[in-house]
Amino acid sequence: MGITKTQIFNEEQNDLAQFFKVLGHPARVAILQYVSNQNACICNDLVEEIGLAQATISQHLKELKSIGLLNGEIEGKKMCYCINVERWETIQNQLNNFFNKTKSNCC
Amino acid sequence: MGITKTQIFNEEQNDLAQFFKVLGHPARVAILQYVSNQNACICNDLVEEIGLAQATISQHLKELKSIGLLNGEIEGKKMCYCINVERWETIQNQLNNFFNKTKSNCC
DNA sequence: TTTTAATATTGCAATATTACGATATTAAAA
DNA sequence: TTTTAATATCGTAATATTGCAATATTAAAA
Repeated sequence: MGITKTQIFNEEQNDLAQFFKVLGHPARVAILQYVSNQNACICNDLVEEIGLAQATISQHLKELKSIGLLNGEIEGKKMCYCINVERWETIQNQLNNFFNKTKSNCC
Repeated sequence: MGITKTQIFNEEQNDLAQFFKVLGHPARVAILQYVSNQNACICNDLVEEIGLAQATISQHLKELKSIGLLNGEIEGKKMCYCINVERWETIQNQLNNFFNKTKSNCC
């Protein structure tokens, strides 16, 4: 099929999986690392930096925006992408909560 | 295409993305939660618990094993799945390291 | 031994993702 | 105004993922 049966899972499970999924591509990991290491916000040297076509980078940026992890601000004909730190921390907390609650075990 | 260009990313980026990707499905999140909440290790009530076909659950378990997050031990004709706590903590640390190193920003 | 139960594997159909060229769009620069 | 540069969107091909029925496999139970 290829279609995920989201209806049979609860909201927490679907949300967590959604975050993980968006972060689950090396280009998106690389974008986040690069954006956070720039002092200036004017990005999109990303295309050169990462080595994927402009259309592809744009698509990955869209996915990172879809979970609120990146904000894009228009600055003339350039875009200023930056990490939404508040959202970032919220997500980190949710993931840690998952890890901490889930690691107890019997073996 | 559908093929990820892993060659153009470094090992850290690919590893992180791989973890995230495996965790990026609600069934796999649910499996981890369920396994960790059982006192006994004898799982696979999972099929009933989660509501996907046996073949599908088996496939998801395989992916979780592929990143070392679950161990499976044969117990007669049953399988005892349990979380590899050491591995679990390693991954949690790596993810936290990524989040902490990456959140600095300019906006 | 034969049966049964638990799990894995195979094969396949449906859908999703990745990547990119081509083509918009839009705002500054000329 | 025309050109140019930066970015987004569209269309599409190649590949991956999800899910399941059917079929192995294997070990205990009968």
